[in-house]
Amino acid sequence: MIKTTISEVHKHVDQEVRIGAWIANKRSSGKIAFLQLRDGTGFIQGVVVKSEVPDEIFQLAKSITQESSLYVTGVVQKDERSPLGFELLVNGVELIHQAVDYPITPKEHGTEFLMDNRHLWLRSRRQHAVMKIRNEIIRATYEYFNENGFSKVDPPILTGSAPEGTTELFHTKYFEEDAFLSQSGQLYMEAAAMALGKVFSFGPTFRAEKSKTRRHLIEFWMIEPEMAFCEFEENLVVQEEYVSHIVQSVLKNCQIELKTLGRDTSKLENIKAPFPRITYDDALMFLRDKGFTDIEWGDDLGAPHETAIAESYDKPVFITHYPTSLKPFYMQPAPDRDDVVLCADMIAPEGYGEIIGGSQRIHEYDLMKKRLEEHGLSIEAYKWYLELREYGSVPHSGFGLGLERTVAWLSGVEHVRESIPFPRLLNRLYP
RNA sequence: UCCGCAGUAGCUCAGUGGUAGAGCAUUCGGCUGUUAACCGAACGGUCGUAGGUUCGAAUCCUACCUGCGGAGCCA
Repeated sequence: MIKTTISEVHKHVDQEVRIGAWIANKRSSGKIAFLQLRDGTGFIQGVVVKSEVPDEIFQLAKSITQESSLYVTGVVQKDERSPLGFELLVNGVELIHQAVDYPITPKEHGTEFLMDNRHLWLRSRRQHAVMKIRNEIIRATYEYFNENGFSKVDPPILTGSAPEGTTELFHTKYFEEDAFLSQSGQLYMEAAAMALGKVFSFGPTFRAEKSKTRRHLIEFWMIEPEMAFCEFEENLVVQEEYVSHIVQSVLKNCQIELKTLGRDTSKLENIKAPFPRITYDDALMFLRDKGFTDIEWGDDLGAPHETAIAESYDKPVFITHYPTSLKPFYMQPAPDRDDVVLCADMIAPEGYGEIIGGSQRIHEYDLMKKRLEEHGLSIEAYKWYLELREYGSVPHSGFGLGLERTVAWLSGVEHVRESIPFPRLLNRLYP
């Protein structure tokens, strides 16, 4: 007897195998029963024919409830009617645990109910597919950065200083001192880049913003590369190559999941570097032509503006050179004018919004000190950050990619709450 | 924080002033290829909470609570 998993059944055609599984759904008639089996690696249909198994096995198959766990034995058969291409002709069923009144039925449910049952909702075909795509993006991220000379460095989650103002930071205590949960590891990654050259981080980020749109989570995961001796243009090339790599990896390795989700993959196939670039100035001209009269130079771009720009391209688009006043203190001014900075946001297609924010960082000591003062930030708290500009400072650049927005985009799900296992939302800290 | 929508069976919803309804889930019966299987039956209710109008309120009015969608802010 071969013990195997659903993802491996193609290696065992016409052999008898044993699989540990759960009942995702069941259909039966007087003389045949269909068990929709899942084991975490995939989904397969088990067929139980009354005339070919002992009566107690058929009765057990007929009476088994949704999400009960079992060991099932049977012969793997090729079948054109199956989405997987294979079925299991069942000859034995061993019940491990009978589930009673599983809450998520094979009908429609509302968001609140499904979120209350997130620990069970993850078992569904659709959520399983999204989590597999999330995993593939993480795998491809490590692959890309490891193959391109980056070292992974882990910045702290508990911090004493507040990088970009304190209002949206989660406040906590660090024994007798005040502390905050990290909203970005960037400043620490700049220090790491001066030690290791090219670095990236992957970790959780916390924003206490009262945002409740489909693009926002309170706790989300960010990938933050930082590169020494890297200027603005080189930074954009890394971004477009990295994003191309994860999109092509998902297309290659998640075909079943994309099909389960009904994702239109034709819109992902041409996501290959290079990506188009548009300056903030040109974006404003474009928006005026499109009939947006409510925006002037110096105003930030809102979600409708970003969507309008993204819709005119079939790839992600960089919006570059934003006004200095709209951006954080650490961004390098453009060489020819100091009212804009060397930054770029990458806007995903199909209305998924900004997935990357990045920039070249100020490396000159006097300018950095001046910017800290202009923003009313404590020189004492940022002493260590300033010292990076005091000892062998070099031009350097980096960016941050929001994992959940990227997962939502590639999966084609409407809301980022489905792209993380246990979302933390404005009014949800449970389960 | 602001604007809009919604809370009725375990779940998804109908009912807009006069006896509380359907589908799914569950239980029982039927059916040999089902794909949210199907057919028949049973079971299932403090109509979000509090107050008000009325002979009579799930339905009309007021307040509050909760959720959803969007804006702002951001990845």
